[in-house]
Order: sequence, then C-alpha cells, then structure tokens
Amino acid sequence: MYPARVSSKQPASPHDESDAPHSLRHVAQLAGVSVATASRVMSGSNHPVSEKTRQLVLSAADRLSFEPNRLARALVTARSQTVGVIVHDISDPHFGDIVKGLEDGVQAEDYRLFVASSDRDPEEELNYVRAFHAYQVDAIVFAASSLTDPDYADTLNRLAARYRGRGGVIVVLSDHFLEAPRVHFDNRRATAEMAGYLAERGHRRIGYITGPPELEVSRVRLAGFNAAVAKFGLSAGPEYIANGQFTLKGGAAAMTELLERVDVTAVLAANDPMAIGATRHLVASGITVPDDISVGGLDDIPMAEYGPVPLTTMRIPTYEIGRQGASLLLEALGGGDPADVRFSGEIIERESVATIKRST
Amino acid sequence: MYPARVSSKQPASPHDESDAPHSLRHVAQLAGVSVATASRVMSGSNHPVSEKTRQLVLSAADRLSFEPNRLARALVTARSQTVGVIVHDISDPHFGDIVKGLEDGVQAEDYRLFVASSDRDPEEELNYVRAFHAYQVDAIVFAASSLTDPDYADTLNRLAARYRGRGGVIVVLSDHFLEAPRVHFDNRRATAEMAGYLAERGHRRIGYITGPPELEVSRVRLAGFNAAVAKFGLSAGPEYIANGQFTLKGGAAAMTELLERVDVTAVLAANDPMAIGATRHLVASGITVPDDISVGGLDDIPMAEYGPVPLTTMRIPTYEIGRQGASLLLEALGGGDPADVRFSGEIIERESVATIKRST
DNA sequence: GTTCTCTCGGCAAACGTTTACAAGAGCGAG
DNA sequence: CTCGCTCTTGTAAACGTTTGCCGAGAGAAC
Repeated sequence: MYPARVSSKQPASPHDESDAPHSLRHVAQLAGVSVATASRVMSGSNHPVSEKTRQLVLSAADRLSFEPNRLARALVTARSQTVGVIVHDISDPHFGDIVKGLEDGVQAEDYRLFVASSDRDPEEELNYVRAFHAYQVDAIVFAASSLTDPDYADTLNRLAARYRGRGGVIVVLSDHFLEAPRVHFDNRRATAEMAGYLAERGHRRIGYITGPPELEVSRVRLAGFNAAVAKFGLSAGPEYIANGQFTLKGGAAAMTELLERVDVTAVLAANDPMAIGATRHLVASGITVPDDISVGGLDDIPMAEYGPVPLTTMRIPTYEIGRQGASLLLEALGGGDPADVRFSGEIIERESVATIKRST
Repeated sequence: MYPARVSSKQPASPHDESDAPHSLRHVAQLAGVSVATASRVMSGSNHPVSEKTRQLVLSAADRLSFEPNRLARALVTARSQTVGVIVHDISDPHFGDIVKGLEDGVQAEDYRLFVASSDRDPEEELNYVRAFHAYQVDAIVFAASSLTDPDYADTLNRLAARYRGRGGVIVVLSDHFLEAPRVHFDNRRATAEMAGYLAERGHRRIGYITGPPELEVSRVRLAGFNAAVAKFGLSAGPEYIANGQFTLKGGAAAMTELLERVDVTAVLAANDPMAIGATRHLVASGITVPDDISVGGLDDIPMAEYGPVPLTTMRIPTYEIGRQGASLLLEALGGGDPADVRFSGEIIERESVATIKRST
C-alpha cells in the first residue's frame, strides 16, 4: 500500500504529519490527547473518559475521517469479528439463501462474512478451513454437507480440533459428521415423507433421481427414499434409481436414463432443480405432467412454482437455516453452549403430482 | 479467544511453552533458530536460508501444525490478501454467478473474499464500504449497480477517495458512476437489441417490465428500450411500462398490471426472473406464449430454458464478468493500469417469441 | 490542613508477524 | 596472516491497536 516503512528515523519534529495516513496516533495528536485515550473513545471502552475529551477525539476522528484498523484491533483482542462460511457453490441459490440468512443474522453483532465455494473438492475445502484459521475468523460455518472421502474426514477432524483449541467456534448447517452446534434439517425424513406422499396417492412404481454419491446429503436423502420404498412396499431395484448432478441439466439427463430403463408413474428428485429439469424433459418428450407421470421435488426453491409445471415439493427453510445458524454461532461465541435447532419440511402441493386411478 | 494477555512477566524459563498456542516464536524455539529465520522460511521470503535450517523450521512447523497469523502479517506488509465484494443480494443467482467467477479468478493468487449484500439500501452499502476499509481489504469490487440516491453518491465518492488514498483498489462490474477499472456490459445496447429483435419480428405494441427505479441498471435498461421504441417507431407511452421488483413475483405482478392497461403483442422484461414470472402469469391466465403474446428476457439465467415456456433472452456472461473482474483487480494490485473489458450479449432464441403475421 | 476517594489521563507492553541492518563464519586472494 | 567477499543468521524496530497499571488532580470528610 503506502511506502511500507518509515525507515528514516530522523528526530522527527514534534508535530510530524508526514507518515502513514490516518492512524489513532494522528487522531490523538490532533485532539491533543494520548493514543490510549483516543483508543478508549473510539473503541467504546468502558474506561471513563470525560465528555469534553471525548468530543475532542470524536471531532478529530471526524476531521481525519478516521477508520480504525480492525486487523490491528483483532491482533490484540484476539477477536476478528469475522466468520468464514463454506458452501459447495455460491452460485447455487440454495446456498445463496443460506448465506443471506447468515449475513442478516450476524449483521447486528457487526460480523463480516468470508465466503468460500469448495466445489465439492475435499482438498479445496480443507484449504479453506486452513485459510479461515489463518485469518483468525471467530467462527467457521459449514453450510455444505460433508464429503464422503475418508482422508478428508481425518484431516478435517484434526483441523477442527486445532481451530477450536485456538478458541474458534464451529457450526454446521447440514449433514455433517463434525460434532458441533447444529441446525438440523432431517433430510432422511423429509425425503421419506415426500416419497410417502407419492405412495399415498397410489403410486407404486416410483423412480428416484439422486445427487452426486460423494455428497453426504445424497446418501441421506437416498436412504430416506429407500425407507419409504420399504415401508410402502413399492417396486424396488437399482433400475429405479438414476444419478445426476444437482442441476437442471442433471435432472433432465437422469430422467432420460430412467425413461429408458423402467416404466414409472412418478419420479422423485433429490432436489428441485433436478425435478424441474426432469419435468422439462418429460413435457418436451410429449409426456404430460402429472397425468402421465407425476414428479416431486425437494427444497422449494423460488423457481419451483415457475417451472414447466408448478412443482409439488417439500419446502426447506434455507434462509431460516442460515438465520438460525447465525444465532447458534453468536451464542457460542458469547460463551454459551447453544442447543441444536431442528427444522422440518412442509409439503407444498402444486400441480406436478396426480392421484393415480385404480390399478397400474 | 485464549486468555487475552500473558500479564505475569516472570523471568520465564528459556524453554517456556506455557503461553499462547502456536506462534512463530514456538516454531523458532522448537527448531532452535530465531523468529526472523523462521519467518523467512514460512513466508517464502527471498532472503537466503540454508537448506538445513529450512528443513529444521519446516519440520518444527509441521510438528506444531503451525498456521501463520495472516492478520499480523497483513499489519506489517500492508497487504491483507482479501477483497470485498458488494452485491445487491447474494441469494440472487445473478450475483452468485459473479461472485463465483471472482472467487475462481482470485483463487490462484491466494486472495479471500468478503461478501456483502447491500439489499439495495444506500446506507447499508456505505457501511460495507467503510467496513471493508477498516478490514484493510486490498480491493473492493462493486458487483451491484449504483443506487440513484444523491447523498449516497457524494459519500461514496468521498469514501472511495479515502480508500484509494490508503492504496486500495476499486473495480466495478456494472453500471456504476465510480471511475474505476471496469468490466462493462452495455446494458443499454443489450436491451435495445432485444427490443429490436421483437420489433423485427413484427411486434409494434411492446410492453416493458422495468426494475426498481432506484437502481441504475433499471434506468439504463429502460433507456435502451426507449431507444428501440424511437428507432422502430413502436407504440409508446407510460402505459406500456410496468414496474416490478427484479423477481419472479415482481414479473408476474407487473404482467397483470400491464394486461389491464394495454393491449400488447409482446413483452420485454428487464431480467429473466421477471420474464419467467410474467410468462407464468400469462399461461396461467390462459394466454398462450408465444402465439398470443411473445415474451423476451434479459440475462439468460440457467432457469431461462426451464420456465413455463423456454425463454428467448439475451445471454449476459455473468460468470465471465466476475472472472474478468478478478483479472482487472489482480492487475491493478500488481501496480498495473488495466484496460476496461467489454462484454456484449448474444440473443438466445428459444420458444417464447413468435413472428407476428401481418397487421396488428 | 490533612487524608482519602474518585475520576480521568498517560505510559508502555503486548498481540504475531516482517524486514532493515548488522554481525559472525568461512574462505579465497593477496 | 590479513583483507574482503559471500552466505547465513540474529537483533530489534515497526505495523496500529488495546489495556494493565500508575499517577495527578479535585473534591469530600474530618
């Protein structure tokens, strides 16, 4: 930034203005007080300062439009007032919503957010954790579900321990193996419920579009689906399961695959984008939704209502999850031991699911 | 974090391990070298260090799983290796994409991102700028268009000058009054082209759904639309313009308004979510798109292809914009004077626009 | 007039790094 | 044997804050 050093240690005239722009020292000088006093008024310390000097300092700070250096402050207080958030992909609105909730939640306490997209790469994710530690963030939030990579788990556990040893707080907002204050959405149950919803409407041959297998959330949701299959005695078998990326395209691709393999009356997708992609593929193929095939989703993203066919899906309160995550984190930082919070889903009935008439 | 101070200034035995967890000092001690030497190897300084000591330090650091404190480093080097990004709303995929591009772009140079949603509140936005300054970010990126609030402009200009005085770099990725390295997408032209596209297909009575008037981008896109109206001699008048939030719902609402006021053969929306919302409202009202009314969008979000009717729209390379923003910023930080980069749109023809047959 | 208490202000150390400068070791040249 | 290099290491100051401790001054109580 500015000439990194003042090097020349000339005796320096008593009212030397020539060096680094605006530090507390300049404010103090201008106000005619010591740096300590200036600090006390600027930082809102509870050490008493007379009203007169307070005003002096305040106006000096204003004249110089002084902005205290938070890095320096963080160094001495061991509090940076920052939190690091790890998501899979910040361009995915699901995570955008969570981050928004977090942001709104920590705002009042004057925290700032680092955000990092791991892109589901274990190595990336670990690097971000290290970086957050290095930047002394007060808390790390795992908004992304954990990855099913064994080395990753080991290393992450070690990093987490080290970070906590330093006083750091960890919060998880998803299916994650880390032991930490948690806002929990029961993905297994939600998926089972959604499949059950389909079953109760007479569907017996239900296809399932699952997400990338290396994601914990994929595994958990699939387990939920399988539970429902067992419970309702639905037609089963690997041919009923198709893999896809958690995207619109991924859903469309998985749908074509499913269509070739098996004759279903309904399809459940592990998230809404895939459900919408699947729906598009269906209607583009001349199959009408829901009359020929019903489709159900999971998440209730804003677009769910605006797809090719308004989607019946399960609402997951993403924004609220972020918001609650912020509360947990704040409480933990305040020295508390916050209780986990649990959310449950709610089925939003729209137009993509039909009740089946008699027999197959 | 940990007991904030070591207070008791006991003579301290030479191999005292008892204080703050792991700092360079501990590494140095364990390796049997000075802090300076340890610093040199950890920071990759180009000051020579013998291979033997280097290994000593490295293994000590490893044993302690030492992570250098970036805050302390930033304090002395006056480089924090962070950049602050200001968006309107991080849960909006448009901005999510940009942020993703930025993230990918600065990754290689080891920068971390602060992100902040202004929610279009001028006061909020200014506060974030101040905060970024306070955190000594090396660069601030304005991904959001500026707000049309006069006080805001004044203050922001002042803040920007101060921040730059300190050595900070500013980059803008949108329609913004700040003079700064810029990646520019010509929104005016894009909108005019899109309207022209409709006009060339025989539409003469075209409605326009505009965004929140306090956003610069709304103003600019509207200007583009008006230019096309003039150029092609289209039916004009305030009744052809409806206001909406930049959302799905906003688009639907504006569409109902438009429908009550005026008889159009086509509608252009200032962004895709509004276009999709409008389309949904249309088809839900029994109006077929595009046969009865055509609709065009702007942005080409991933969902554009997956709405009620695949949307004909103009592609704006959001991710690329973020990516280029990163390049600009890096170049500026390296002391360069980067040239602005310009992007232009490309019309993506899908199914929401029909050519009009003869007469009105 | 003395002592005690209370309020307010300053001095200086500390946080964990980087880096200018100096200094010691080793060695070849003279 | 001495001088002057080069290579490597260490010493200490500095970055911009916060804060423990001390002390000066002003009343208050006697």
